[in-house]
Amino acid sequence: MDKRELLLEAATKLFVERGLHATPTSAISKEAGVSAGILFHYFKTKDDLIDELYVSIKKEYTSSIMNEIDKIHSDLGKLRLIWSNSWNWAIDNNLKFKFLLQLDNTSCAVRVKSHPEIVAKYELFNNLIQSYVDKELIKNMDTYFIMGSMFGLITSMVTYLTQFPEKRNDQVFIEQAWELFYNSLKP
Amino acid sequence: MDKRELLLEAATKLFVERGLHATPTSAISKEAGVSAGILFHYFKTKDDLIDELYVSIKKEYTSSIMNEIDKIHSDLGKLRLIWSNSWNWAIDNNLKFKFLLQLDNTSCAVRVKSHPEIVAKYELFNNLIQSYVDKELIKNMDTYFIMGSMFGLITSMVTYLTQFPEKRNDQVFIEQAWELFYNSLKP
DNA sequence: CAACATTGAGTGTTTAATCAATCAAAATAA
DNA sequence: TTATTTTGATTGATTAAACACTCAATGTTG
Repeated sequence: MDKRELLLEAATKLFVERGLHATPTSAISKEAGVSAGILFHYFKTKDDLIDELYVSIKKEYTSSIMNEIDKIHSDLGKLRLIWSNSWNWAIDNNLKFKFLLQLDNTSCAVRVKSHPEIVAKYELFNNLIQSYVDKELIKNMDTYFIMGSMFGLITSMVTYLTQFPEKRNDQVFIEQAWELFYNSLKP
Repeated sequence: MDKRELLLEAATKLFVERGLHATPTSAISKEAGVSAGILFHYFKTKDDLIDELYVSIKKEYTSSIMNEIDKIHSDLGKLRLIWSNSWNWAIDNNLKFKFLLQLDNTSCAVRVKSHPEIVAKYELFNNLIQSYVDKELIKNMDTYFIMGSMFGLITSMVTYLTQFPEKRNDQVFIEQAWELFYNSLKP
């Protein structure tokens, strides 16, 4: 199996469990079941590993958001799919999501935010929101504020569903949560 | 001046700027302008310092939320004050807020979440929300979900205002943001 | 003086990173 | 097909630096 991938997986797990400052590279390679040296074959430094891990997970997340969006034709349906795609990915990839949360308010995130592939995904999403604003489907406010509010609500939903996993299949709850989400956005 | 306090302030700054893993205790004492040894006079270990810092800031934040709440008598007015208290504190204490965000998804936060003073503040707030639910002022959903959504929106608002500080005095923006916030909560 | 605050050089350990040595497999040559 | 070379993956012992933490000595205060 790909040892680079094993290292990234092990790092995600340990970083979330113990924090960046409490996981030496030796622990990562041990958890991955590979030698200590190979980590520095694939990553120049520990910080490089952290940066690459952050970028790759962020890419994965931003990609998942627009999944199967073309299969749905109503504007509101698309918005709802984006909403559910977001929290579904976050729950199905809880370790990765927690890692993102932990690094999002960090200098690492700033260093990395300019990554072209991520910027592109962001722009795509931003344009969609703008088109919704133009159609008066959602509030006429700065799209950055709208996007931030959306992700704020999604993040809190993920935190909640992580604590109460049974609610994920509770249709009444999901409908109420969607209502809360969309009521905040509509004009 | 109190060196313990100087150490905590320096630690907050460096932890936010460089991350926990990239700030040695020596850097903290240097930034605080005190000797290296005194850190371990006030804190048993580096992890102890981190825990105590997290608790003290969390206390400060949760306290500020209810500031002057008794001066206002309408229920909706109280809710709005809680809302503005939250983001005002977060912006006025941006470093501290960022530190909270960075640790909130960490084992440290779990270790510390049971601190009685913080639990008490949480319960107080929880009860207020429940009374609002009972009065049908806000949605009839689990108060933990409601609280989470509130803080999700507040956090994203802080992030936005940090990036666009001029918006803080833009009355139109503030009203729209409040509307977004309250529309999400009302039944 | 007694008690506590403060210093900063010192200590033992942990750490990121290196590197010479092996190995596997693919590419090339006979 | 078989022998030879080349390439890159992989190891783990090693190293130099950084680190958390200690402590004997000194300062401060009541």
